[in-house]
Amino acid sequence: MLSKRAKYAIKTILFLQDHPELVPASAKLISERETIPYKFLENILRDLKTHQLVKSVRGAEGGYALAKDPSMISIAQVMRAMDGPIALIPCISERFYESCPECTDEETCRIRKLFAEVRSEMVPILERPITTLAKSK
Amino acid sequence: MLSKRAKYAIKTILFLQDHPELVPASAKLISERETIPYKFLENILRDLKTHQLVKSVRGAEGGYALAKDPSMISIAQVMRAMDGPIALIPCISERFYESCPECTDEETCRIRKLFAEVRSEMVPILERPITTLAKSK
DNA sequence: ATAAATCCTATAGAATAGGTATGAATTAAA
DNA sequence: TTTAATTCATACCTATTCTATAGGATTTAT
Ligand code: FES
Ligand code: FES
Repeated sequence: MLSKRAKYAIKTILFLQDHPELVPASAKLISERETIPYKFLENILRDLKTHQLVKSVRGAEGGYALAKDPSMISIAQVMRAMDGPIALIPCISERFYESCPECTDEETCRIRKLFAEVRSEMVPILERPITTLAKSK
Repeated sequence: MLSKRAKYAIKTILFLQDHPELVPASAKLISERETIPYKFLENILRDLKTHQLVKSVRGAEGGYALAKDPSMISIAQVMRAMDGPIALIPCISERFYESCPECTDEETCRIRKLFAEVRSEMVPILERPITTLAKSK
């Protein structure tokens, strides 16, 4: 399951997508509108920033905005920044690969085969740009 | 990511599938062959039993075997027994449904829509009977 | 100057993960 | 009938992660 952290992050990114990009959105505003605990959100925003997903403007009237064009941002990116790998087992993760200590042979591992298939179905969906997430009013 | 518990459970189920069903496999045997910590495995086996995935024979020469025909067992069942929902968010889980406290409207939730799609791709793969996991020698 | 922000570090409580300890109950075989 | 192998049950333990909060330093528009 997705962590709350990741879920909050996704909501934040979606909020920023909808927000007019001329004025940055303050953490306070996001916190109120999306009902995310303020201090927790600050934390998440810092993390999103280090992962280059949002950029910030300091000082009064400051806030956050998407760091790049929404067409270049995906939910997968947010998930990886918050929770790490999308794959359900480490041995098939592209970016967070680790070998399975208890499996002797990756090539013939039945578990691995199955979860590789799962991953290859999940990833394309999660990697779609957030612009494809239509806001049905 | 899958918990170790779930991974061990899957390996156990696969081991039992390969094991001749006339003689039950003892926890000790499974533990050694699959390098799963013995006491932890006992724990997992008990859980698998309450979820009706394995059955047991007590006493000396006792052990465990699959509780039903392998064609009726899927990895999804094992995962649910160990880790709970397969869905990445609770509001789209079939068996472990919970509403999302911070989402006001499920119908229009963009996150929900996306993850529903993800889930609907994952589940059929994970629900295939374990007999389809060919053992490539 | 002041207020509104971000930024940074540290901490705390709760839950979960991963595993261990101890021992009782059951049963086949010696 | 004793012994050894095994499941069954409960409780406990330790480390980590998750979720969140606290306190303050820094930046900047007004
Ligand atoms: S090699 Fe990763 S699950 Fe077997
Ligand atoms: S309703 Fe579950 S994520 Fe929005």
